[in-house]
Amino acid sequence: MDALSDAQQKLMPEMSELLKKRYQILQTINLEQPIGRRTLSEVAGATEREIRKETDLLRNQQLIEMKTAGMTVTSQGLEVLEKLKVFVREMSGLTDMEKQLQTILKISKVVILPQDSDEIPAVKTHIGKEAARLLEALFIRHKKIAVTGGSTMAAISKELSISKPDRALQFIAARGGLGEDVLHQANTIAAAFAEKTGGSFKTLYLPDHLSAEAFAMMMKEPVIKEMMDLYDQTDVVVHGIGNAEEMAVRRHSSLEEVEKIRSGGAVSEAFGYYFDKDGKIVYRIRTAGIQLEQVQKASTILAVAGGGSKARAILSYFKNAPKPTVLVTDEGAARKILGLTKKLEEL
Amino acid sequence: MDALSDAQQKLMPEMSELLKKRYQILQTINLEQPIGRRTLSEVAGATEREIRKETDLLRNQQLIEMKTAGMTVTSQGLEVLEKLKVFVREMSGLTDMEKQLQTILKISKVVILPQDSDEIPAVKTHIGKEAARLLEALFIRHKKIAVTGGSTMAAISKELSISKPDRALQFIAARGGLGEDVLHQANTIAAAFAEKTGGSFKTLYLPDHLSAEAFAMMMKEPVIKEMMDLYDQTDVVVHGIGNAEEMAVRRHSSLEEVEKIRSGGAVSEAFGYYFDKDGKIVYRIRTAGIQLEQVQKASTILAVAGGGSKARAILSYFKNAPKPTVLVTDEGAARKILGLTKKLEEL
DNA sequence: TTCTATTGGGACAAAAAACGTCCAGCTAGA
DNA sequence: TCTAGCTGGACGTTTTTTGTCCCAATAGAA
Repeated sequence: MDALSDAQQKLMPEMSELLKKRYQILQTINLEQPIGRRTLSEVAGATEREIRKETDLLRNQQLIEMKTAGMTVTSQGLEVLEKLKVFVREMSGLTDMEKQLQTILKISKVVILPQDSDEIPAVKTHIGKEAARLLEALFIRHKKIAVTGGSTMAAISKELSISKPDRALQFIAARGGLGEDVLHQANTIAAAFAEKTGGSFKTLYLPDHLSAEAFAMMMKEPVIKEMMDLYDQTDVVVHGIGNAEEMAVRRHSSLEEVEKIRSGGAVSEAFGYYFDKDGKIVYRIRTAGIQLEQVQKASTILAVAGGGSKARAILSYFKNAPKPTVLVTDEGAARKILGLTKKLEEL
Repeated sequence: MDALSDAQQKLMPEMSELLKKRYQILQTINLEQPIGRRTLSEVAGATEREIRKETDLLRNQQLIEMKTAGMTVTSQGLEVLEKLKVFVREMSGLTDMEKQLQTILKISKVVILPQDSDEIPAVKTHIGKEAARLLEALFIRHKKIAVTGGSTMAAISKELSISKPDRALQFIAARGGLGEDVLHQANTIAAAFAEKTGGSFKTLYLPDHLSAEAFAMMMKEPVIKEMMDLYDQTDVVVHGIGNAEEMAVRRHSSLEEVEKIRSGGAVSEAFGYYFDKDGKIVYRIRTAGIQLEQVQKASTILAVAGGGSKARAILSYFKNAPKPTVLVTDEGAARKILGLTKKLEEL
């Protein structure tokens, strides 16, 4: 923050919030366009009246256009969005928080997006877009990419948009069906990534909850074995981080599993591994899929998770996460993580 | 104006006015401190409520302090004032206008201060302060300074504040008593300048409206002659510009004089000379005092006049003003001058 | 083509904020 | 000691903002 805007804020303290709010609205319109007043008010977490007031202003400023199909951002609007990007980040203190989190979580990079995806659904799209941009930059040097499932991963796939298709890209489903919603399964996500980028994908289909013998047998199957080899060659891993209990429920885990997860004090989940508050592995779903050791061998790992509700899980997972991990998260999660660590320090 | 603030203004159009308003209030407090709510509202041209709202905010921001004696600017406030100075000027388009006026009036420099002194009394103080600063810079190289009378000149004297007294400075009253209010006579002003700077002053006392013979006789008197010689050695001239008719009335001019002034189409007045709209001399008060030729010989001339009502007079005087003149004026006058010249061009 | 979901704009009462305008009590300086 | 000028509090009135409908138009699906 330069001296000028510092002085500006002294003289106009209301400016800060106002600017952030309008910027966020403009950005959301940009991502969801064409979008109407009502839909926007839901997705941006504001009342219809407020959205209306602000969009009327944005239109007067010729930053957006209103057609019968909905509101769209003009070229001028895009320009403003671009010019103020860094400024809004600085002003919200996001740059500062990124540095702090980087130190606390002991990883190479942290990217924080404004607001809280728990409160404002559109923030998920922002996270997806940012992760997509980061991932696209990796495509140049890395071609073998393992992906997990989850709604966050789905958000990334929606935002991928590569300039020219790259047939060399290979997306590998990091896990088999884990009882999740089909749309959010790793297999589906891998396919989506491939479709968006022009690459190919490899899926892993294995029924859940196999007996030990059946599992051992399957592992000898060539189709499955091939996947295991691919995991060894993985350059990049893209994954979400879940809340342990939430994931257990979503996966319709057996009572036995749930008991293990609960008694072990699991907090977070990633690639089918459950971690406690100190990052120790409490339980792992016995199924084929990428192994933690294989993840650690990857040159870059992209962890994506946002929302205040994910704060504990993120903190837990990163106790023992690989150094070359890049975390993409949001302000809600970031603030809570900082709050939690501060509390711990005080004790 | 850089791209960032440009984008900021696109997103927050109300910012511009708000910032200007608060800046002006803060600046006025700075100049008139300690000052109370009511006095400030009068001098700044705003309602008491509005002033109260803004000053409450400024206090919360710790830019001003409120004591029983009145409001004062804190060191933080001063800092803000300093940091935003250039920015507010740019934003109001004053820098642009200065360049335009410089070309139109064909002089070396123009300084425009925000707002209109006709509407807001405090602006006169701003003009005075700015002129004082410019004048002080000249003191280093120039020691013989001729000054005229008028309320604007009085405002300058109030704002003079030199770091260390300079006994070498000599202030010369450019004219004798011209029937004006004693406080605003050139003699009084010269004395005030001298007092503030530690210099000396020379006054010229001559009754108004002398007969031709008496006048000739007086000019031979040593005291008077000495003044005439001083005018020849003058380095710097500081003067105001008046509206012709207004000045004639204020000086209780004779009917004969008024007739000459009116029939000649006089618009402006300076050093006792009356000029028509083309800058031609229409009439001059026959009295001792600095001659136009002597003014033209000075190395720097500081002309000070503000307020929309002075626009025509300024335009008139500068038709034939010396090149090395620096004009200090306000936004009100500047805008009107630009408006008038635009109208003329269209015809 | 028709139907349906969604759009921007209009409208309006209720709630909230801003405003104009006093007064009381205090304090610094004449 | 007195007075002018200051701040802070108060309050009815006006203005603005807010929440919440409805409506005609339209785009896109069927």
